[in-house]
Parts: sequence; C-alpha cells; structure tokens
Amino acid sequence: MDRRIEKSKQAIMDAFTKLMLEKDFEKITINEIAELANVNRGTVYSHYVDIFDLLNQCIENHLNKLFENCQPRGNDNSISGKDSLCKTFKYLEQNAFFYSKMLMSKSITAFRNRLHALMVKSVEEQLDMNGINTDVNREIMVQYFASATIGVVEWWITNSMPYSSEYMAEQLLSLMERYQNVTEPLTRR
Amino acid sequence: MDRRIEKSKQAIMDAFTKLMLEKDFEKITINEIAELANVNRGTVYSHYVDIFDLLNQCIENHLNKLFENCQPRGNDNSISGKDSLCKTFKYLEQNAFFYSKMLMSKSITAFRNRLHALMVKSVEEQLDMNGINTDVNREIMVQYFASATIGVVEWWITNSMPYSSEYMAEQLLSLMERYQNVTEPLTRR
DNA sequence: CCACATATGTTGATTAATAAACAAAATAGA
DNA sequence: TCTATTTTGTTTATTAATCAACATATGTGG
Repeated sequence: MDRRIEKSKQAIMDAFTKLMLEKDFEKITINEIAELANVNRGTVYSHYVDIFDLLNQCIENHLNKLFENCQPRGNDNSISGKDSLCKTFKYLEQNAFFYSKMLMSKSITAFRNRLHALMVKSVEEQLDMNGINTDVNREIMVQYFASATIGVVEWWITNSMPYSSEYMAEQLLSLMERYQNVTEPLTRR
Repeated sequence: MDRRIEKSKQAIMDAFTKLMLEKDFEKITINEIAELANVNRGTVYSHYVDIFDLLNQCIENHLNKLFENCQPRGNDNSISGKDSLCKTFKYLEQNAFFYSKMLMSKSITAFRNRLHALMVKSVEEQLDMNGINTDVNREIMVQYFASATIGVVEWWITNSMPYSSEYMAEQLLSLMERYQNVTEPLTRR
C-alpha cells in the first residue's frame, strides 16, 4: 500500500487522540485536527467522512489494540490465562487516560457500546458450558459475564485504578474461576 | 511552501542524523536513510543530489542552529555576553553526541572547515579594534581568536565535557576579556 | 436579532511522493 | 579472481496530498 496513506491516517489519528485527551469531544474541530496533524484539511476528508467517522475508527483502533493485547502469546500456550489477564490490566493502566476519558464522556456512547459488543462476542467464543447447570440459558450467561467484566474494568479505570493491575487480574480470575469456564474473557479465538 | 517538502526533508534529515550517531558516515547508505525516514528512495534524490550533499546540508542545519542559539535574545540587550555564552555551552552539552561524532570523524573534514569558516566570519563581525595596539594585524587577530575559541570548544567536547557549561563560559569569557573586545565570539550581528 | 467570525464540506488544478523497473557501479564473499 | 548481492542514480506512469476558492452552516458577542 502507498505509504502516504498510512502516514496521513496515522498523523490524523494521533492528532485526534491527543486532542481527545485534552478537551471534550464536542469542542474538537476538523480544522484543529488537520492543523495539529500537519495535514491539509482536505486530506482528513479523503480518509474520514466526518468527525464521527473519525471517532468511530479511533475507538475501533484502540479496542482492537486492547483485544489484541489480551491474546495469549505463542502457539505453545506458554502464557496462562492469568498472565494474559495481567497483561490486559497493565495495558489498560498504561492507556488509562484514554479509556477513562472515553468511559466518562457523556457525549460518547459509541465507545461503551462497541466495548460491550466486543466483550459479548469474546465471551460467546470463550464460554464453555460443560458442567454448567443446564437450566441456565447460555445467551443470558454470556450477557452476565460480559457486563460483569466490563463493570469491573470500568470501575477500576474511572476510580483512578485503586488497586494494582496484578491484584485486579487475580481478583477477576478468582471470580471467573468460580464458574471454572471462562478463563480469558478478554481474548478472541 | 508545500508542507510535503518540509515533512520529507525533515524525515530524511532526522533519519540521517540518527544514523550518523550510531555508525560511521562511510557505512551509511541512501537505502538505509530512505527506509528509516519511511520515504521512497527517489524522494531522497529529489531533495539531495547525493549523500555528500545530504551531509553538507545536515552540517549547515546544525551549525545554523548553534549560531542561532548563541544570539543574545531580545532587542533590549537583556541577555549579557556571559549569559549568551553560557547558553551556547549548554546547547553544545545537549548536542554533544552529535558534535563529538562530527569532530572525531576522520572522514568528515567538511564539518570542521565549515565551523571554522563560520567562526571566522563571526569574530570578524564582532571584533572591535578600538584600544588595541595598532601594530597587530586585524586579519591575523581574527584568525587567532577564532581558532582559540574553536580549540577550547573542541577540546571540551571531545574530552567528554570535564567541566560544567557555566564554568566553561566563565573561563572563556575571562580569556576574551583580557582583550576587552570580543564579548560574544559565537554570535552573529 | 444581526453582523461577524469560524467551521464544514466540496471542488479543481497542480505538484510532490510513490512504486516499479532499469542499467551501471560498488561491494562483499567464496 | 569470479560471482552474487547490494547500492546507486535515473526514469516513467500513477496516485495521494496540497492549496485555493467556494457556498453553506454554525455559532458567538454586541
């Protein structure tokens, strides 16, 4: 692919993310973004239809990074569910500024929605019903686990991460193991 | 000016400077530069005729920054010769890696030559002969001061800056004041 | 409410950057 | 020394980015 496209999109995304961290989304203008990205305004429009498209792609990029980051590395299963979960919380910790902004913003519902959707999908893929009391509806259980996990993460982030990432990983794993089924709720297959 | 040109040239210069710091000049290839700058090889050739041209423009940029940095700020003469000189040594300190590479390189004579030429020009502009014993040839005196100053700076840089920048500024100023004429040898008018 | 500024989205002509291919020169490496 | 590989410098067609100029929309302060 033409490297100009990658460079321009990267510059625009970086500028947008930077602005997101220092002011409210509603106050951000395309002009500002183009200026900070050192790119012609028209270039922004050639890659994104409008600022909402930009926001959505920004969310998508960050969430992709989040879920990629949670994949147990290597095919040899060398990294356990615990380590994987620990890495996830560490990643969240490092990007806490961004995620808390996203979670606390009143105008941005797209982030929460997308996060929830991805979490549901992930849990759906991971949830093993073997040995589970069969009078529990799987669909409902998926929603249950997804919301539970997001709730913990959201609380942790928006409350300035009162516990260490290791401790959080332990606690969440312990909660999940009570059902002995979902060991890597944040990972995809 | 078209911002694409500025961006490309900057990326190429940055890549080149970076490579200069980690390997010998003779080992640096245009391919490497283009790759590190994330720019097409042809783009390098559209701005620089060859790697020597690139080197010369690199030297020119750095020396311009050096001499710019030494200008007494503001029209109100708020910064004295001493402060100005002190700033100069601080700047050299911060960029010591680059300057020592340039001064120690056996293959690069262009840097020393250019530095010397700029220094001579600067001293020529600054040297006030009033009160100087008139049997001293001004031309020779310029050469004398220029070489003296460069010698001190070169020794300081190549010997890993054994004294603080403040101390060096004091010492050099003290040496210059013995002639009570050259107070800002590194500045241009 | 109105004037004025700023932001949005679109257009068209122009230019710089790109990829790909090439021959020639330089540089290992065996 | 001969061979293979890399680097150099140039060319060509293509494409993305640029600037400038629009009309329209959205605020904002007086």
